[in-house]
Amino acid sequence: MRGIRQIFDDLVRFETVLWAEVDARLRRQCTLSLGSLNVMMVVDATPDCRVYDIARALEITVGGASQAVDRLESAGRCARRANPADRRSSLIELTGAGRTLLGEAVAVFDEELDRLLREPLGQGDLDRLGTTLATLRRAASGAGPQP
Amino acid sequence: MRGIRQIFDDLVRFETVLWAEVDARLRRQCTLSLGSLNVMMVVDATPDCRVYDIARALEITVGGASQAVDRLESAGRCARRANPADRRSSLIELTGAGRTLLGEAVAVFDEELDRLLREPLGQGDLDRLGTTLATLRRAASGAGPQP
DNA sequence: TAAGATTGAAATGTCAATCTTA
DNA sequence: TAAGATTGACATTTCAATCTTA
Repeated sequence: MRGIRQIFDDLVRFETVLWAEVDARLRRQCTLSLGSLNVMMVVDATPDCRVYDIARALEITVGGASQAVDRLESAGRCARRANPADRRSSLIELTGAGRTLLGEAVAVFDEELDRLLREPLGQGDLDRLGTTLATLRRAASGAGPQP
Repeated sequence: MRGIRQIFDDLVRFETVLWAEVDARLRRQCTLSLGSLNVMMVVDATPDCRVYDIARALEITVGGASQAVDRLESAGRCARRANPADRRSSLIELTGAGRTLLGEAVAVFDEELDRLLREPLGQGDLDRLGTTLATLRRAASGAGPQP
């Protein structure tokens, strides 16, 4: 009998190890943290990307997303430009150097995901995991905190 | 086609939301963070518990575990006592107040896990998720970082 | 030398207050 | 008023250096 606490534990601890290992390799090979890579992937995939869009995609606060963009901008990897449609916000874009770095980093990222997710499971179990996680995320994000 | 990046994203983001929601309810109802609860559960379950044992169980660094014990000890929820078998380390135990609080907190914890893990999935898919996560964790923790 | 632990500094997130514009 | 963003204070973690004991 696997208790539900054990499942929580394996979920959280595996996520910790997965994050730490991918992060360590990205820092060594690309001088880029996994947190920053995640932000860059959202910026790259979102047309007219605002700080708010990053916060929602990564399930972090708007304040945290603003600071993450600050760090990327200081490193010359993204830039804020004026939003012609709404002067309260900026549109965030990758710089040329940012796009180049992103290409290198996602290659490393995919290698690590293969090693730590696909190889231990195989494609069938991996697909079932994906379906299950999508269900869980939809339920948790949709319901919101219990009032 | 669910890509492997999407699976990583759902895993990390669901874990973020799960942690945040359980943490928020524990802070409101028990004046206890989820991080501290995890430490207390390890201390409670481990005979002759040392800082090193906490670090390994939670997949965090020894330094982080030491500071987490500091915080619990300051709150009067655990105590270090001398280790008669090895004077480099201490044995960590819950105080009476700590044990009482732990009992209240795990009840809330279990309710939240039911709400956020079992209810969206049902028992069958939950069990399959548990098996898959155990496989992933064993593979990742066993292999260690890629040299 | 190595193992266990502690500590201070840096990274990164949350929260709350505040500012600007819709 | 509300929405989007920024900022400063705080919490928690990692990393490296250091200390004590095996």
